[in-house]
Amino acid sequence: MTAGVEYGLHCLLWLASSPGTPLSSRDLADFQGISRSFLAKVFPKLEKAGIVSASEGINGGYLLARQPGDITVLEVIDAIEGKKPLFDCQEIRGRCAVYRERPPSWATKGVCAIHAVMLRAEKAMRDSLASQTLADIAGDLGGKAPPEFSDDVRKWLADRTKGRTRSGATEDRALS
Amino acid sequence: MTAGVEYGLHCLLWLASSPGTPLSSRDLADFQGISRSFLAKVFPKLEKAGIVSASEGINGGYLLARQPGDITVLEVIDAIEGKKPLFDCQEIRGRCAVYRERPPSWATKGVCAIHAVMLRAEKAMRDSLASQTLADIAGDLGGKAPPEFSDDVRKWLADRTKGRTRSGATEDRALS
DNA sequence: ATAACTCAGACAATTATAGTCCGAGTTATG
DNA sequence: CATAACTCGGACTATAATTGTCTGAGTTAT
Ligand code: FES
Ligand code: FES
Repeated sequence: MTAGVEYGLHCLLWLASSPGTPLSSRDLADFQGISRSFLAKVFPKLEKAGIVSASEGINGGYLLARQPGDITVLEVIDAIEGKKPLFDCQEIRGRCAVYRERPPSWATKGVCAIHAVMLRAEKAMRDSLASQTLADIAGDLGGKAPPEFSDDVRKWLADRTKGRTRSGATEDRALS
Repeated sequence: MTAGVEYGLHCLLWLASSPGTPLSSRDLADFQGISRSFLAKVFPKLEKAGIVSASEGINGGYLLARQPGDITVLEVIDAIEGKKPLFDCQEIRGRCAVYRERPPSWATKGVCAIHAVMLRAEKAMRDSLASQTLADIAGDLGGKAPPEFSDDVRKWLADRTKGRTRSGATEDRALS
């Protein structure tokens, strides 16, 4: 499982906690101390999948395209990783030396028993991931932070957007 | 999931179908048309895990160390891949810019909610894999092949060992 | 009109995987 | 008993994917 998934899911949770106001990928990256450019490569995939919607311009950013309860973790993973299978069978059963280069039909018919076991395991994993939505995760997480924290976050983001005038340069104050 | 798992599992099935007589990693590789050297790197891991036992010498090879019904697919995968987690959390929740480099204890306490979802999914997958043994797979697979096939395989292996004298060079007849 | 911001796709560096190679030790052969 | 071919075992190199960086086109408040 790639690291982009962790980045993407955490960002989506922050988006869920600030409905209505768009957050830019740059702010989200600085806010969490991760690479701006890399995150900027993750979000387009989420937009193509219809999970977030982008708005351009100086106060633009990303917004959740649906309700947090309608977005499953599985959707997010597939959007970022590209729905690649957990196990890619290379059909080695057809290369058996006994067949002399032309395997009989009964050998390659259907799915290999080993492959079938893997597919079942993959389905179990995907079912588990599909049963959890962003709202579920946010609920588990929200109980831990003290009430004042939510305000601190809003303040940080406000300070950030306040600098977006012609005079006050933003700089990279969050880095270094 | 790596390709070595597919090779290893298929080899173990062949081992299960010929109890008592050891099969060498070289023969197993040629028999299935895969790389000898690569397979020779997979089997030591299976031996360290106590799944197969090795015997040296000119007629040596590998033997199943336990009954096929006592070897789960999960064991084999862990032996070959090294029990690496499906998702390695990088604890990005602790890098939030609001904390200014020293995150409070309530933020990093316990397991991140996202990580927890992944762990649950991984457990579902592992449970599914642990419920299947080599005997189960062999049973599913054995019903497909016609009865004559089993004899053909034995014959192929016998021809192979027959050439192991000082006069009849083995050559790489199975390759090319 | 400007200037700073936004997204978006093309470009390297790193890491893990797949595959190859050669050496030490063992056993049937003659 | 000497040989020779086989066995396993770990160290080495090529390849593919992932991570991360860079530069360019377009949009919106000033
Ligand atoms: S041929 Fe691919 S798993 Fe059996
Ligand atoms: S910090 Fe790693 S998943 Fe949340």
